[in-house]
Amino acid sequence: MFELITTDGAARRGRYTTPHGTVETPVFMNVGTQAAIKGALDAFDLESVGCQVELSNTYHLHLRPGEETVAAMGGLHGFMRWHRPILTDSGGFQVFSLAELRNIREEGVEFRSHIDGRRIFMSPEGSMRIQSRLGSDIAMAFDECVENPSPREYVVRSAERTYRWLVRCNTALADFNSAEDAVNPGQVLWGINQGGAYADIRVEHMKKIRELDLPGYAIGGLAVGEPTEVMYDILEHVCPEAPADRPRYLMGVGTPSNIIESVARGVDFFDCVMPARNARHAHVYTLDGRINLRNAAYERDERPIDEHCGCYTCRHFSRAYLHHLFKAEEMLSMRLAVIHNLYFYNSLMERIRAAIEAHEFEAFRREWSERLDRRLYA
RNA sequence: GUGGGUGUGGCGUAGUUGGCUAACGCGUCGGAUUGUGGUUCCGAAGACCGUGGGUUCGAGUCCCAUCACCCACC
Repeated sequence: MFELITTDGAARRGRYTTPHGTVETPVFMNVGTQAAIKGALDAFDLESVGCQVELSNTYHLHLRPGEETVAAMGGLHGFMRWHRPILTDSGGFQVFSLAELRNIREEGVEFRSHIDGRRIFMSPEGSMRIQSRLGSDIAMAFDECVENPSPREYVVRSAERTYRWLVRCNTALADFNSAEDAVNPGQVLWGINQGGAYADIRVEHMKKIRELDLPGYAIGGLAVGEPTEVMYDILEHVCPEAPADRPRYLMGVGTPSNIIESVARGVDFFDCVMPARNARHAHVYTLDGRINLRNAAYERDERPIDEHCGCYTCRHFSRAYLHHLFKAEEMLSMRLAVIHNLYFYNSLMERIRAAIEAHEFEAFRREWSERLDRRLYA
């Protein structure tokens, strides 16, 4: 399923195969929480933006329209007309970030819907059932994401429970895959490493979950408030403990330099709302840093967002036009900015892959890491 | 021409019987956002209160004049 093409230091250039095609790694997955990319992009836009994997969300789609509706419409692939790989997040993170009044038990988590406030119970089996009906190619384990910082004792107990939940997820998905009406029988489960900001807990946790011999391993619960150095330090401890022949997915990360630095430590998959959310707020990326299109400096700027960018937006429109669209609050502003930022991220990954293949990743990292996160004025 | 009303940052307003660095919304400018909050959060600049006098220890608040705009009536 995962083929390691070449390595350059700890950085890896690989290829991952799913029932809906292969993925060249390192890769950035484009987030479409509710089976749509916020900012008015559809599946065909995703193609034009260079997306390889689309990511949707169990929690949101369970609440609306409901997994049985999606299953009846041919699963996520048929529903949203995206015929390439899809990964679904388990809902674990949303339970802890969006929902209020949650009550965590061994069996699962009880919480209230952020839409209508009704009580919902989510268990490992429940999350797997939903993801099975959604028919994604990669289902994520239902885990507990602890906030940082958290007391060591709590993190230990939480990580143990997340392990037990992972075992239950694994059993449940096997059952759902063998069912006659399975939407995507080739769907696989990826495990998630937890352990807060404690490197030793994380290492022990990774050693345990790798015994399950899953086709992929994620590192969750990072970039949730801890200093960036702590995140890098944890990656340096955890990645060597993950099986070398399986992809590693750093959940929810991050900025361009976060991604480059994490690739340098052995990560293969990423996802992040940042490029899309920033785009909606007029923050767009260039090879020299990030700019805010709302700034008055761009009122009569004839240049595209990035002169070296080949995206639809940069090929057709000026910063001045986008500046106007944002000030006028036209929804086109978001669409054009999101198209650019996603294209930017996807082509950044392409550059990373090329650098690893050429065994020039260290030079690439030195040149780009800080530069891309920098804010650019005028 | 007569009577009445209103004039406070770019816009719309609040400012108690005159009392401390003139408040608020929008807008402007800038910043946040990491397994998605498109309607979120934070910060900043900006008014000598139409103009000129007067009363008072003290005036956006009271008095006089004047200008502008609005309404009604000849």
